[in-house]
Amino acid sequence: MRLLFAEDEHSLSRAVCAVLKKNNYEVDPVYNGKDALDYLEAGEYDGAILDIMMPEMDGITVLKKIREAGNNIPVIMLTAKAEVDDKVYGLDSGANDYLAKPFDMKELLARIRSILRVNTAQTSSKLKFSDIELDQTTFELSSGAESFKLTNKEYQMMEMFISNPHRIFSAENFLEKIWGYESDADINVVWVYISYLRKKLTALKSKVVIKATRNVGYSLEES
Amino acid sequence: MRLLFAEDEHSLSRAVCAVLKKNNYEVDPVYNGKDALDYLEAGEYDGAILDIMMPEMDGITVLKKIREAGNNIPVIMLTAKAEVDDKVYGLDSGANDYLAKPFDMKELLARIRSILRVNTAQTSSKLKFSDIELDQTTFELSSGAESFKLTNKEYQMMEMFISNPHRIFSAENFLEKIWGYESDADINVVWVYISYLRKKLTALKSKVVIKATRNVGYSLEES
DNA sequence: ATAATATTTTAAAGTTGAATTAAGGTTTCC
DNA sequence: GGAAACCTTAATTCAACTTTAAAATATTAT
Repeated sequence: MRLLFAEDEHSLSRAVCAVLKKNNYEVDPVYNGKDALDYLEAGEYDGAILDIMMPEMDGITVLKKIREAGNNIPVIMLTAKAEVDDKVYGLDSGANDYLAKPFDMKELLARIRSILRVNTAQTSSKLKFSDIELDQTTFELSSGAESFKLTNKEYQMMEMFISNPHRIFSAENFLEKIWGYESDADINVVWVYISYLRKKLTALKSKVVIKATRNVGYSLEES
Repeated sequence: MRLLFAEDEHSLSRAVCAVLKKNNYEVDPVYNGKDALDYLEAGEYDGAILDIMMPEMDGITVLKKIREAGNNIPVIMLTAKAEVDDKVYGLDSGANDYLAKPFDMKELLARIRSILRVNTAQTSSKLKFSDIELDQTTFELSSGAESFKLTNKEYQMMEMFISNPHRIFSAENFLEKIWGYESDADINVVWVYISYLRKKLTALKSKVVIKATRNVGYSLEES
């Protein structure tokens, strides 16, 4: 884990950096806001600790600029002023946490652990096979650049296929699972949806095809 | 955004809940640790505020239990004790932030915004998609020069949409998250709010549209 | 307190497109 | 050649959605 630590008081900076390094973080110290901005724009950091009162450029301005540039790195702000409105200002500028000086080193460490932990909890929930992807939250079927939004029945069928590629599903399998055990829908409706999905796969220029095996069923294959 | 607020002092709880509701959060108050755990395990919350000193079960134990169960919901701990070691203990148990009582309501609000923001990998206090912006502090939806202030329900729906563009939410999703698990509101009320939001998007001359996918739900798309 | 205003919910009439049906075409295999 | 199985397109349908307006609540101003 790589951190940037921007603090103009050299003695404090040296002490904090030493503790952070002892706790297995890679730390780059900078001593003014301008440098902090340059480093953050250039480098690959997992988190930053910014003092608010700094020469050249204050911490809040640094924070605002990197957020405007679309950088979502977690940031802890430090300030000597313990007034509430200052805190609010920092947090609303896009800081993830705030710490008043003088702070306890144990608390800073705990907060760093906290913001880094939260930041790494992302899940995409996409089912993939060959050159296609099925997004379970947007119901989009995509291949390369293009994508289609699927209807309910199209999505459910494709989800069964892509969750079990190569497996052969009979038309009756689909009817039972998607239309339900007691639906009296004609088997033809499955054929119709197979047709719709094939049309979309073709439009996506995908290598993936739905293969029919006579008297058995359908399976998802790579052509 | 749906919050759980666990605090055994009823008068404090009532006051905080009122302010939170005024700020467009849905809040469920509980008055002991056991209830907090039950609600968090069952319900759909975006964040929780837990007092440490509570009857039945203390806040740290509640926090530990939900973290053990794999729940990553952002949590702010409250405590009357302002000692640093207590703070560290709370944060290391998996809390995202910590606040000492008595606290300033403005600061609590800022911290709630902060932890919710981090959790959704969003960082500015404005959520953006395509040519629209949703200000999380003023509840204004804007596109270019014009803007509208959204009502509570409108805002919460738009917040869900804009935090997850392209994602399809069913009408039931909205009902559960915004109206609450045990509300007996008709599904039609969601349809009505979809209509209101569309009217405002149109008035803003935005490219953004709310797309309906029959039998599935609604998603925010660029036209 | 009471009125004025804003917001939420209910109700009801209008519309639309995903699901289904229908029907004619194609392939496979005996 | 014929029959069964499968494919495709297009028309139809009706539950799902849309919108408006009015009634019920909640909030704010006087």
